[in-house]
Amino acid sequence: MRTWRAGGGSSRTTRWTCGTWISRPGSRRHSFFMSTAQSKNITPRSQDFAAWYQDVVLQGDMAEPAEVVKGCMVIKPNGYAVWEGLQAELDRRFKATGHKNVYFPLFIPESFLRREAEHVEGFSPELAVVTIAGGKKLEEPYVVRPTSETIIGHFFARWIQSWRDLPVLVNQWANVVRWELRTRMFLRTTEFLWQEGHTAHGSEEEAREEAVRMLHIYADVAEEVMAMPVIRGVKSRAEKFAGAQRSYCIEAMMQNGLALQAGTSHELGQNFGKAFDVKYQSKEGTLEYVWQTSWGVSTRLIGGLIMTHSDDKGLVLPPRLAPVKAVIVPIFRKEEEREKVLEAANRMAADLNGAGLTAEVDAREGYNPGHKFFHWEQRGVPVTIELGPRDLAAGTAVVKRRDLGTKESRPKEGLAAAVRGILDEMQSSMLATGRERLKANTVTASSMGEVEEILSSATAEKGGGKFVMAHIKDDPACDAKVKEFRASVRCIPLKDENDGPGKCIVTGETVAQRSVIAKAY
RNA sequence: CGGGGCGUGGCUCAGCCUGGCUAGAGCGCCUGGUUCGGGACCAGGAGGUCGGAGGUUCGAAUCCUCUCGCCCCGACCA
Repeated sequence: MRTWRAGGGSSRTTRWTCGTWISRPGSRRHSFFMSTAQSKNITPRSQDFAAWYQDVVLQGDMAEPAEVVKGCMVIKPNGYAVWEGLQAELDRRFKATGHKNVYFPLFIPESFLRREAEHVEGFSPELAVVTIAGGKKLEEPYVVRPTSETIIGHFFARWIQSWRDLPVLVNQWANVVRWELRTRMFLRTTEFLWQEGHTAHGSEEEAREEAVRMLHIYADVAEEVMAMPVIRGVKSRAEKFAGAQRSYCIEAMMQNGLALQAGTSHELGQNFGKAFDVKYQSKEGTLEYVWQTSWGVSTRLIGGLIMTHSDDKGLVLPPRLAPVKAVIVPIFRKEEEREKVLEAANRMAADLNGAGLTAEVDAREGYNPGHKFFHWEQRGVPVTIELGPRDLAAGTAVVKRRDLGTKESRPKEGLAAAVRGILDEMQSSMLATGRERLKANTVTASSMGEVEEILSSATAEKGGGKFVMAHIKDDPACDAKVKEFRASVRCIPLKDENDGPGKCIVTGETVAQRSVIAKAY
C-alpha cells in the first residue's frame, strides 16, 4: 500500500492534530527546593496533571511518541511488559470461559462497514482507508480495521448453519486504527493494541449473559490485578457502541477525578446478524438470526493504571503487574567491600528469583546509590532493597516499598517471604486507596444546576473532578444537556448503591436509579 | 479548516530585532581519576549542512520569498 486517506472520504482528511504529548518535561521550569520528596524531572500533579502524566510515561520508560508517525506511540520494554502481564491475566480468563483465539485480517472491504447503518455512521469519521496497493488503485478500498464486527460477521455467516454450531466463542489479540483528532499516549492513540471478543448465540438471554460475564471478567482484572477499582454499568443510549443494542462498561476514576472507560462489552442483538445474514436453523427447523456480543479492552488500561497509582516521584506499578518485583542496590566504598556486597547481592537475587519473585541487581558502575534509587522509583519497581557493608555485618537488608515510601531493615533469613508479604500488602493497599478515592469523590446531585456547579468548579485538570450521581433519563436529549458543560453520562451502574428511583434532572420524569455523570478522558 | 506560536548537537534552549572572527549554554553521552546509605565531583572529549529551496549581500542561523514539518486553542472523539 502506498497512500493513506484519512477520514473515509469525509471532510476530516487533513484536519487532525496530534495531542499534547510532544512537549517535554524540560520545557517547563520546575521548582525543586525540597530535597528527597521531589522529583526533578516530573511535573507535580497539583501543578499540571496532563504534564505529570506525560512525564511519568516518559520517565517510567513506558513509551514515547512515535514522532515520525503522528498520533502513534512506541511502547518500550517497560510498558510492553505490563501489557504482556495484562494479556496473560485476561487470556487465561477468556480460555477458562470457553473462548478460543483467532485472527482476522487487518483490512476490511469498505462496503462491509456500510452494511450496518449506525456502525458506519459511528466510525466513518475516524477511518484510515487504503486506496492504492501494489501500485494500482483498488477497485474497492480497504479500511484498516477500527474494530472487526463486520468482517467477523461475514465469516460467522459462513461458519454457522445449525443450532449445533452455537455458541461461537472467539477472541482476537490485534491492533486497530482510529484516526483520532487528539491523542495521548496509551489513553487514545491512532493505532492501539487490544483484544476483541466476538460471540454468536442462539438466544438473546444467552448473549446477554455472555456480555455481562465478560464485563465481570474485566472488572475482576481491573480490581484484582491492576488494583484499579471500577464501576460496572450500562452505557446510556447516546454513549453506546455504534451498532450495539446495549453496551456495558467499567468506568474507573483517575486521580484527578476524571472518568476513564476502561473496558466495554456489547450486546449486539441481531443487528450484525441481519446485516451479514448470520442465520442458523433451530431445533424446530426455523431459520433464525444469531444474537451476538463483542467485548474489548486495550492498551488504554495502562494509561488508567498509571493515572490511578502513580505519584509525583513517578510510576507506581501494582506488584501483580510489575515485570520486576525487586531491585537490589549494592552499596560500598572500598574495593574489598564491593566484592563482598556484590556477591551477597547476587546471592540474594538468586534467592528471590528462586522463590518466584523476579529480582535484579543494579550493579552498574559510575552511578551512586542515590541515583539508582531514583531510577527504579521512577520505573515503578514495587520493592527496592539496599544492601551495604552495614547490612552484611548485621545480616540484614533495607527494604523499601514503592507506594508508601516506607523503609525497614529486614533479616536476610526469610527475606523472600518478607518481600512476598510486602508485595501482597501493597497490592491490596493500592486497591483500598483507589476505592477510598472513588468513594470520597463521588457525590449526589438532584438538579442539573447542581451537577453543573459541581463539575464546573471541580476543575478536573487540577485534581478536583467528581463523579456525580444523579437521576437522568436515558435519552440522547438528556445526555446532550450534560454535554453542554463538557461532561457526559458515564454509565448507569449495574448495582444501584444509592436511593433507587427519583425524578430526572432534565425532564422530571421518574427514572429507576441514579447514573454517573462526570468529565472523562 | 479558523486563530496563535515554533523549527539551532540526543534533550531543553540562547543567539536573530540591529548580518561580520572558530555558532554557544545546561542536561545527557564517551574516557580517566576520586567518590558511593537518596539524583556526586574534577579533568579531558565526541557530537550541529542552524527544517528545506531560492534570493539579497563582499559576507546569512540572522534580512526577503516560497516550501515542509511541528505545537497550542477551537471544531471531533461510537
